[in-house]
Amino acid sequence: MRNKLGAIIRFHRKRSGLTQLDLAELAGVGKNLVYGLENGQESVRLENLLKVLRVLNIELDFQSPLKEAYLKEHTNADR
Amino acid sequence: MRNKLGAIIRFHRKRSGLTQLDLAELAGVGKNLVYGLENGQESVRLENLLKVLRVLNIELDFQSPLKEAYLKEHTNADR
DNA sequence: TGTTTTTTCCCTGTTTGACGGGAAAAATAT
DNA sequence: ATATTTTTCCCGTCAAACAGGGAAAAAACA
Repeated sequence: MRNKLGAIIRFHRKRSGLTQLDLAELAGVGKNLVYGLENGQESVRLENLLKVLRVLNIELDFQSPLKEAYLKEHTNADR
Repeated sequence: MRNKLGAIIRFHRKRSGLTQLDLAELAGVGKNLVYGLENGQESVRLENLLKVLRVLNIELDFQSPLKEAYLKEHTNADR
């Protein structure tokens, strides 16, 4: 296992009882993309990574020292 | 502002007193990429997104119902 | 054991993001 | 108001991710 994200994805996939091919089809991406993700290919389109994470019910969020300040200024939804 | 991530990046960039061009140069990416990120272009290479976030001292992490279980099985560093 | 499933890793063509340059529009400063 | 900086958004070129096929290796299962 070459990287953290790959390990996370693989773990969640297996827990869901899916093969790489299953996951790829559910996410609407190619099988090689899933393989690459799990094996540490860092150069992936964010769009495709998110498709895969969505199927696995994983969500990304950010951490930073300014997070509090950011949230304070964005109570009103900007999306 | 079209998306959350873009807003976060812009907020952090301004707080750091950087222009889009400054940020691009510090991150080692093109100016148009920073512009695209802040304005909701979702199709960005993860690699490049991470470069930008690194400059802004923002880190991504994942959330999922299985996170606990995952961490339990990965106490020994897999990287 | 042999059989089936899954993963790994080729290959090829297509799509698309990344880049720098440039210039107009918008914002900021003097 | 005018000058300067910054942002927005064109463009053309290039590199790289993508999908899908295929087949060997590995793993799971009978």
